[in-house]
Amino acid sequence: MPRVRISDVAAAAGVSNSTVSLVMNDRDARIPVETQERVRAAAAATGYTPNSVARGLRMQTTRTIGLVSDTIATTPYAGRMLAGAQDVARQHGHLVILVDTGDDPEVERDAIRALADHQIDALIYACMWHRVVDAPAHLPARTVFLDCRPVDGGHPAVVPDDRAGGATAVRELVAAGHRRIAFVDVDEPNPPIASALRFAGYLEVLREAGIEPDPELHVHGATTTAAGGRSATELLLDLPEASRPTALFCFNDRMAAGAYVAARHRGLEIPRDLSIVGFDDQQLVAAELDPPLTTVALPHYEMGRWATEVALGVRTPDDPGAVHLMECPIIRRGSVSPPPAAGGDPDRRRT
Amino acid sequence: MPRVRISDVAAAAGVSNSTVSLVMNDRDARIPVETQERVRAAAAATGYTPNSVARGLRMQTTRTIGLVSDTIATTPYAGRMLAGAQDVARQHGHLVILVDTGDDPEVERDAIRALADHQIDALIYACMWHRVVDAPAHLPARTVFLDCRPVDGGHPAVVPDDRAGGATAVRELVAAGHRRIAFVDVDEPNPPIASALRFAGYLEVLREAGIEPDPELHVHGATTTAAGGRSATELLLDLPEASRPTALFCFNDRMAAGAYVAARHRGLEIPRDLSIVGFDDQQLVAAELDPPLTTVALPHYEMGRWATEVALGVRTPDDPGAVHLMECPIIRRGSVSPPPAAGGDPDRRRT
DNA sequence: CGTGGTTGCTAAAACGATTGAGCGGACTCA
DNA sequence: TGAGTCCGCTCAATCGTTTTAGCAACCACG
Repeated sequence: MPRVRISDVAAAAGVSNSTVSLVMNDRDARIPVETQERVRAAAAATGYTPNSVARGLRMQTTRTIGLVSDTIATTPYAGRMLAGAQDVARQHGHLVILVDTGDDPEVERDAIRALADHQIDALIYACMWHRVVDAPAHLPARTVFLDCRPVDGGHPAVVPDDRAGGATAVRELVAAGHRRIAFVDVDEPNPPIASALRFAGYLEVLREAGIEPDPELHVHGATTTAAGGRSATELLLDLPEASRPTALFCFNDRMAAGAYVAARHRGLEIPRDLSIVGFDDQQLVAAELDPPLTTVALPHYEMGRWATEVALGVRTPDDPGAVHLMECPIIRRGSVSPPPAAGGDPDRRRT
Repeated sequence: MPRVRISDVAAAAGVSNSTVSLVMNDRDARIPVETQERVRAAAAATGYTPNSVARGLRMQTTRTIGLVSDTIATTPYAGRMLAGAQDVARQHGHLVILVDTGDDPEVERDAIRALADHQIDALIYACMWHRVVDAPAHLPARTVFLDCRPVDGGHPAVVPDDRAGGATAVRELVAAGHRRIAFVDVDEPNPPIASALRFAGYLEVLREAGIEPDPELHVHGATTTAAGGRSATELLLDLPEASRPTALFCFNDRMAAGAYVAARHRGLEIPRDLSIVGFDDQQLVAAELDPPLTTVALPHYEMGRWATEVALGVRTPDDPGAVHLMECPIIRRGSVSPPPAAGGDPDRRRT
């Protein structure tokens, strides 16, 4: 059964194509209501909906946005960015064409070209984790960077405020009464940009609280995995009793999971003997840990929304040209309590 | 800078639009190489690529496929299905338009309509987890179901072979020497279809091994989470020593994670005191458990590929009309060993 | 009664590609 | 020499919309 075209509706209503188009798009107020109703009835009866391809050709806008990402869709990390983008797109009658490049520059180039050929109205260039990237060539004018920023600027971009997030995490620990707080960091050759930022937030709060940073408490795992977190935490627990930390701020939730393992092997109970806060709020790891992990959430959904709103032109960045920093809220679960010896505020237990 | 059109190339090469099109699409062998080269040079010089929208209108094919899903893209579960679909689509020069309906039937209806309006060449209807669904109305002829099957048939569908997967899991345990094997199941009001299937596989292997199924060893958690797995496992560990299981087959990896917690609280070491196999192979949980979890993988990537290949017509189902069952391979990590008392085959330790 | 304005609609030209039909010339062959 | 074939290309129609310009009829006004 072939699609019904505008001419079918026109025939059914006894008018011309033009009239049908005019009515369906509310374009010419001069058409009498009676005719309008006749046309609408015919459209409903035939089940007509305009062919978006033909319309796209004529109007030079396809109500379609492209989203190219390194591996966002195929890894469990950042799917919520997609959800945010989708929701906004749908609200504005747009469809999203998704291309996962698997970080292959050639695939990326082809994808951008193909998307341009398909006349997308805007492009979102997304990364799985906060990065600084070389903007690929031939980007459409309407391009927004999501969870990454182009090294040379030139396009709107949104990334998480990792520094402030790091500060939030450590502030939570300080508020619980901790003074010896370690930062469980990564030691990769190219550490994620978030590493330095979260560490900056850590230092900032220590200073704020009048705590002298102890270099011994800044440890590194080889990878951002549970294994990395575990080995780094073991370094900490090997320290003489007096200089051992009472709380850990872990670079991410996976490393925090490793810290749990290390602590458990020493017979330490969380949070009674050791408080831990993570970062990322990865449901599958943070919420399922025992006890559930207090962590700082990456605002993936909100970033996805923001990027899409500016891509569609329904939002203008406060400061176009600047990178938009999205706040990272803390998610309180059960891994923070006052330090063993110190008093702290009992109300903060298990918040 | 406006897009370069075919007429620009024609002008540059001193030929007509037709000739350019003919050359670019290798359609008319009669055009002399010399002219062909002139045209190609002009196309390269101007950076011409055909406008897909115009081509789509004329050719009635957009080289685009739609993928509607309940929540696949926004949850960490099944992103690999997307990867499989993407890879096949790209290999065949197609783009994928993704719509996540959030399980809202109205959104779903609108999405299918919008995709049809955009003249997608095929539609993939995907679910986050293995389900039997009522096929929505007005599906395009070229529709394939992914990780779900329409209750009334009528379209190709691919789902994991959960029964065989369950059998594989239990066979692994039997091979290690276990005889008292529990199934840690879910007890939700609408249990996932996979639950009954995996249980069927479990029973099948017990029968095969001449083991009498013990109803006491079929326990249920309230949810498919770690919490559910933990409470169900506690039931098992409360059993008198003699009737306690030496191995657990858990409905999924999250419940297996809960089983780890329950076991640890009793001072049981995995796999020495208790062997566990999970299901799903969720990287974030299975691989990061201590010890890493032996589990049966859901072949998400392969299913995504299969669905897309039949959607694009580059593969024909062996038995069109039948649901294609995709094999679930076992991923051996460290959570299976011979039972404490029994001997078993030492070679299978820590495989 | 001529002029100008409104009303209700339509014809036709885009948008940018693809493609079947066809044209003028050269060549072949009887 | 005339008919037929091939070569190398172009013309124009087509896909299904949107939209501008404008036609015909009618009315009002001076």
